[in-house]
Amino acid sequence: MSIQSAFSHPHRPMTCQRCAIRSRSLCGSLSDDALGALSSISRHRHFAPGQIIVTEGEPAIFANVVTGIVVEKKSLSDGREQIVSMFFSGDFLGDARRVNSDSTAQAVSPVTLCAFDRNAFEQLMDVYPVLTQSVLDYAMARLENAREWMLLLGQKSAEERVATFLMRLAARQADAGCRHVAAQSIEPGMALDIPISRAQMAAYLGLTIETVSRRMTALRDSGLVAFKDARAVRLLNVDGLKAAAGDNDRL
Amino acid sequence: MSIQSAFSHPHRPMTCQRCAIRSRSLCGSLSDDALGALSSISRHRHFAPGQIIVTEGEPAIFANVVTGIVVEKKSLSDGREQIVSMFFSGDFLGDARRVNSDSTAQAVSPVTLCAFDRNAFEQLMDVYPVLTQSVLDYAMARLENAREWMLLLGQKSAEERVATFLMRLAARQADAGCRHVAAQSIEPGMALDIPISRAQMAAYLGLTIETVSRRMTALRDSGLVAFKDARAVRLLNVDGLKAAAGDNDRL
DNA sequence: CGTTGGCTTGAGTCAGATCAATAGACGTGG
DNA sequence: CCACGTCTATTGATCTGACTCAAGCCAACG
Repeated sequence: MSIQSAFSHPHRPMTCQRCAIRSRSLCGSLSDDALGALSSISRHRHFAPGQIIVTEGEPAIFANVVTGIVVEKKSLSDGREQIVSMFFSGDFLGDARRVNSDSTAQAVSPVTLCAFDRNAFEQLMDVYPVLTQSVLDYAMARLENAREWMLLLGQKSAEERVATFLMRLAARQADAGCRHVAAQSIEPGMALDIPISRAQMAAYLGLTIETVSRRMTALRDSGLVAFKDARAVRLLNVDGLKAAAGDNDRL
Repeated sequence: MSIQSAFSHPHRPMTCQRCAIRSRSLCGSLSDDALGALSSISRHRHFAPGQIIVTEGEPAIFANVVTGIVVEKKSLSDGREQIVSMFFSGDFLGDARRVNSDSTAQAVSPVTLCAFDRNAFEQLMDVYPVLTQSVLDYAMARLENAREWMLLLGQKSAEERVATFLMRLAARQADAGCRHVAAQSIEPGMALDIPISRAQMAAYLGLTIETVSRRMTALRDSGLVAFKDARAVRLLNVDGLKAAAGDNDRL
C-alpha cells in the first residue's frame, strides 16, 4: 500500500523528503534540517482493522497517519462508547505534553503510522520551535473540531447529525491535501466513501445504529443522497444537505 | 475586587510579579524575563455580567481570567446554543495561532481579564519557547476537557450529566490553585457555589432548563446533595454522586 | 404593590431508544 | 454446489426519557 522509496532505510520505509503525506502533515512546514532529525526518530508501524493502537490511560503516542483511518474513543464503565475524533491520512495523532492518553485509539481500516519516539520527539520540540508550533496548530484544529462536535452532540437532531457527518466527510474527502479550500469543491453528484460502520457512526454521533440507519434512509427518500450500498453514498443535493445539517455557515 | 499593588503602572493595575493568579496561570512557568515582556503587552479589562467578550468569527483574544467566570458558546442559526467551556480565575482564554475565534466568549459574572495584545503575544511566543509550550499545555488541557464533555453529551443520561457537572465543579472549586491534587479534596458536606444559571447549565449539558431543574430535585430527593437555594449546593454523599455521574474512574 | 426574571412542578407529547425480526454479504466446510 | 453460521444493515413495533407547553412560586426591584 505505502509508496516505497528505492533509497529507503530498512526501518524507515521511505525518506521523509518524498513522503506521500508530507505536504499535508505536520512535516510540511519543517525545514530539511528539522525533517532530517524527525526522520531519524521515526519508524513505520502497521495495524490491522479493529486493532487497538493506544489504550486510554497508557502512554501517549506521537505519530502521523500515513494511510488508513484511525478513531479515538472514550468509554464509560458500563461499555457505552463515544468516538471523539477521526484521523485520516496526514493527520497527526498524539497528545503532546501529556504523559498518558485520555482516549483509546483504534485502527478502523488497515493503518500505517509514521510513529515517533516519545522522548526524542519532545526533545526535538525544544530544539525546533517550529515543530512545537506545528503541534500547537494541530491541537487548536482538533480543539475546534471537538467544539463543533459538542454543538452537534448537545443540540442537533438525529437527522441534522447524520447530515452534518456526511458534509464533513465530503469536505474532508474533497479537500485532499489542502484543507483551506475545502467545502467549495463539494460538487453535486460527488461520490462519498463512508469509511466506518453504522455502529461507529452511531458512536460518533451519539445515536444508536438503528437511528443512524433510519435517518440515512430518510435522507435517501427525500432525495438528498443516493446509495449503492451502506458505505457508498452519492451526494445529490448539496445545498439541501447543508440545510439539513442545521447550520448554514461556513463549511 | 482585584488586588492592587502600590507600585502598579496606571495601565497595568498590578505587577505580574505579585499577581494573585500568577501561580495558577500561564504566567506561573515563565522566567522573570519572559514575565516582564508579557507584562508590558498586557492590560486589564473589565466586563459586566452578560457582556460579550469576543464574538464567534471575530479576531481571537489572548487573556488570562483574573477574576470572574467566562463561558464560551457556539450557536446554530436558529438560536440553539451550546456552551463549550467554562473559564475560571487563572484560566487562559485564547485561540493561539488561529486568526478568528470559533466561539463566542461571554462574561457570566463581573470579569477582569489580563488581556494581551494579539500580535505582540504571538511574537513573544517566538522569542520565548516556554510560552508556546505553556499555551500548548493549556490547549491540550482544553482538548481533554472538550473530549470528556463529548462523552457526556453523546452518551450520558440527564441525571448523569447533572451529577458530572456538580462533581467537576466541586473538583475545580476544591483544587483552588493546584489542579493536580484535586478530586481527593472533595470532602462530604462540602459547600458548592454554582456560578451559572439553570439556563446556562442547560446549554452546557445539552438539556432544557426544566430537565436540569428536575434532575437537581431528584439528586436532592435521593439524598446526594442538599441546597439552600438554586445556586448554593452542599454535597452530602460524594461517592453516591460519583456513581450517579456514570464513570467511576479518576476524578 | 405590581412587575419581572429565575426556578420549580405538572401534564401531555414525541424523537429516539429498545426489543425483535428479517435480509443480504461473506466465508467455511461438508 | 449448497447448508450453515456470522456479521452488518435495515425495518417494524413498542416504550420511555427528555422535551414542550403551561401554571405557579418566590425574591428582587421600581
